[in-house]
Amino acid sequence: MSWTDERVELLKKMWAEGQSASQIAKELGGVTRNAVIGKVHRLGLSNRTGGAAGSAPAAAAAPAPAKEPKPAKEAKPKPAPKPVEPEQPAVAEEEPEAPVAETRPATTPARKQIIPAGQPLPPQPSANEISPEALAKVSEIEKKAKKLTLMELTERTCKWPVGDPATDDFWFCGLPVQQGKPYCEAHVGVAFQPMSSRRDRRR
DNA sequence: CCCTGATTCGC
DNA sequence: GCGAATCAGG
Repeated sequence: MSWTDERVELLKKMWAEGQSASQIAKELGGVTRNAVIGKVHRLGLSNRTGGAAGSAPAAAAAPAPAKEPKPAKEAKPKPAPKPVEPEQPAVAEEEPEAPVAETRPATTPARKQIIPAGQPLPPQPSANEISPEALAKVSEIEKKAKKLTLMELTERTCKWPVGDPATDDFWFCGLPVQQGKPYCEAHVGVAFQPMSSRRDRRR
């Protein structure tokens, strides 16, 4: 595979979107993440701001930490993220604080959810309103679940509980987790719902 | 061990 | 220019 115009475009796009090199490589096909990274560098669009969790700051590649405006990730109909980067002299500056209006700090306390003590396990979706497909998927994979015990769970095993903890017939899914998630793909599907139709929460 | 990106260097 | 191998952090 070669870096055709289109492929490069897709690369740029995905990279701009914050996709990881491996994801991009997978999407493109025929290339490894190394190839993608290499290309990214050659294109001169390395350091992405934010997003990149697993970066290598120690590499000291850029002694000049140029402050670049972080592109807000928005679903814009306009796919024209002109990478116009007026290279500014890296000057250590302080961010102008918003005077009056209260600004949302980047550190957003996303989790306000309270989990009942003594029961760190996610609630079993009983007759919930979950897409039938997702549920079907679940019962599907539960057949080939590894049925692990609590002690057998690792970072990469799906921690979705199955059965009644009070009975003998209880185990954890144990399939490979989706990266960053505590569950396998199927269970992630039912665990993280996009917020189904909420009844009017009026008392 | 899984992932991430960065860099090197032979091709 | 390319990308596998390697490096280095999380």
